[in-house]
Amino acid sequence: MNWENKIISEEQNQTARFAKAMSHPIRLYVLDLLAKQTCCYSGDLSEILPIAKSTLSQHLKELKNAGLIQGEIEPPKVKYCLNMENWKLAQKLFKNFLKL
Amino acid sequence: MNWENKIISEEQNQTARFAKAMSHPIRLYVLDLLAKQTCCYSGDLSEILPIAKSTLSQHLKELKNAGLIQGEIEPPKVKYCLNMENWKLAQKLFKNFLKL
DNA sequence: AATTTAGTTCGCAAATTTACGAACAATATT
DNA sequence: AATATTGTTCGTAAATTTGCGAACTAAATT
Repeated sequence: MNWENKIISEEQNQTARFAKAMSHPIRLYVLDLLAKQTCCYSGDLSEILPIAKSTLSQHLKELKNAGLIQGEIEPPKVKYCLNMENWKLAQKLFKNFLKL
Repeated sequence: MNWENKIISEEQNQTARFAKAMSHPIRLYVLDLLAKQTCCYSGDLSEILPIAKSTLSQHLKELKNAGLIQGEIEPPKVKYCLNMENWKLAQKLFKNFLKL
């Protein structure tokens, strides 16, 4: 998954990567929440969402790997926020893609 | 994948479904093309894209299942276009989600 | 030093995705 | 009727995703 065969542009590959990060309801929910309020703790999410905390942790890791969120350690908790730089990039890419 | 547990809204589920359809570079490329020009033939895509035509056919099927495109049979070819109703819905959902 | 708290990582199973070539279907042409 | 064209479906393999509980880590508290 990452055609550098010139047919699919790097912009399209990046858009697809972001879309993939958004393609699971749990992850979309987390992003949606972080876009509304500034930050949240992993524990807050764990209480609300009907999944094991190990599963949640994996989803958060994927969002981090996609560059859409970042976690700040506040022992013993972890505070998650959007990675604003990449969130703005995602806004730009989807705006272009969807012709908004 | 489809939490009707009231925590994740139907809107969020739908947004995630669209995101999933967009989450593969090949599918994103097809959508991008159809958003730029009105329609295209399966064969045109097959010539351009570096994948087997059976694989392309599967991707097109997924886009159809997600409701984002529709295929019109013009024997012996198939002409694909965006499903404008759902494309507009996707625009709306992503606009809301990304706060554009 | 033992315990508690908050999260992550590991190991595993089940399901889904991605990809291909071969076989098939439907229409158009010879 | 045989052939060619265009796509889809089938069968299969490999990789990835999703999810869980158990085990682990790190810091704070007792």
